[in-house]
Amino acid sequence: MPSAPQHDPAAATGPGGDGGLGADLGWTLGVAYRAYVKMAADAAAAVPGSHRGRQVLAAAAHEVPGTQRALAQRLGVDRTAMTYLIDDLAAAGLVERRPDPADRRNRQVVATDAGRRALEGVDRRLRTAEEYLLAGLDTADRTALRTLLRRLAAYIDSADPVGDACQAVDDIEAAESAAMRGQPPAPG
Amino acid sequence: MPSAPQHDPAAATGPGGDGGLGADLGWTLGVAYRAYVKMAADAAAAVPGSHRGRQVLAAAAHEVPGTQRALAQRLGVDRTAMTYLIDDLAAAGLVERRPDPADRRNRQVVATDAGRRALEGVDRRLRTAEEYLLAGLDTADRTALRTLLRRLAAYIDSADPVGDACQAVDDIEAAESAAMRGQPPAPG
DNA sequence: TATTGTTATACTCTATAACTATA
DNA sequence: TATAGTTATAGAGTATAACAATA
Repeated sequence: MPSAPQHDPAAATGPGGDGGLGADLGWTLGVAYRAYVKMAADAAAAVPGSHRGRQVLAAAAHEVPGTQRALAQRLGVDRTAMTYLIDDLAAAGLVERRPDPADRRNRQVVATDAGRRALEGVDRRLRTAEEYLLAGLDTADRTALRTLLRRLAAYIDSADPVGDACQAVDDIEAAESAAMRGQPPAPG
Repeated sequence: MPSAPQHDPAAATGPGGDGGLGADLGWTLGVAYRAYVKMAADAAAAVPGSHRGRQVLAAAAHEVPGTQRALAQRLGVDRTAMTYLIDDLAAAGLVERRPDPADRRNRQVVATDAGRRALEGVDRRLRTAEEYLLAGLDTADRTALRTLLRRLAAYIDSADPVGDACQAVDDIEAAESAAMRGQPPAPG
């Protein structure tokens, strides 16, 4: 668990430095994410389940198969939703469920040849579309952003700092609550 | 409209360079966004509407008031959802709807004093929580990521490159469809 | 008993359509 | 007629709970 990071002094008014949305991390992430999803849904129209179906297919094609539950967790969906996603991909002939010989409760999800071909086509579209999305940044900045996001996601995925953050928030609340008890509550 | 950006030669296997999810822009963005939302929902528990309520409140407090519809578009929600969000914020006494003297169809959403105080507390928690979320990056990288995301979001918000990206995808499809007509369709 | 995957169900969120008022 | 906002309704997406199979 990391020690409490120091605050950026420039972030005095709001989380982003000034109060507006333009520098708000949540807003910038949301804009980027929504734009990506919209664009990826278009590029992945050939695959059931939209951009999430493509991610499942990419995992089935390129990653060592684990449990459906682990994949669901990595993709941020419920395990029941993962079942439906894989159902649709399997019905389209893009992936197969194979029994895990080591633990027969598990189903390994692997891409079929048709799945790999479909993924190739979708990824070709996606690579082009991504560059359009990032066209406001020059080449170096595009690479830097991809690298930073990759590192951040790897950290979040492995260390789960959300729990730390929520704990820190709780600590603040406890501290403010204690300070509040020491002095009369503000009117209003 | 930007000219077609060149592709990164390293991105030969998948959108991210290798086929795995770890370098996939969609996956990294999704992980970061979901983690942020989860953490921000916790930090903004005092405000109705969770992290989106906070964004509306931040806009009401710090940005020049526009129409509800414009705000909804900036935040990526439907205008009807924006009505409900503002309803809840107003019921909690955090924002007020004021008639626009220039055009009486519009409602200007402005933060009340209580709203500004609540926002202050929430943003204090949020600043701390954000640093935990980004704790896997050093100070320079955290700043760089914030800057790049801010520039990217500003570009997406102003230039709307999603339309360009979808158009590019359509062009690829048209080209591949034409090529397909020139040769016999692949079996299977 | 605990866990994986599936199914059935309920719920939340979001989008669609219709309405009022202003322009 | 067109637009901003609201309301009512329907739909998609999601989570919850119960189940079977396996460990």
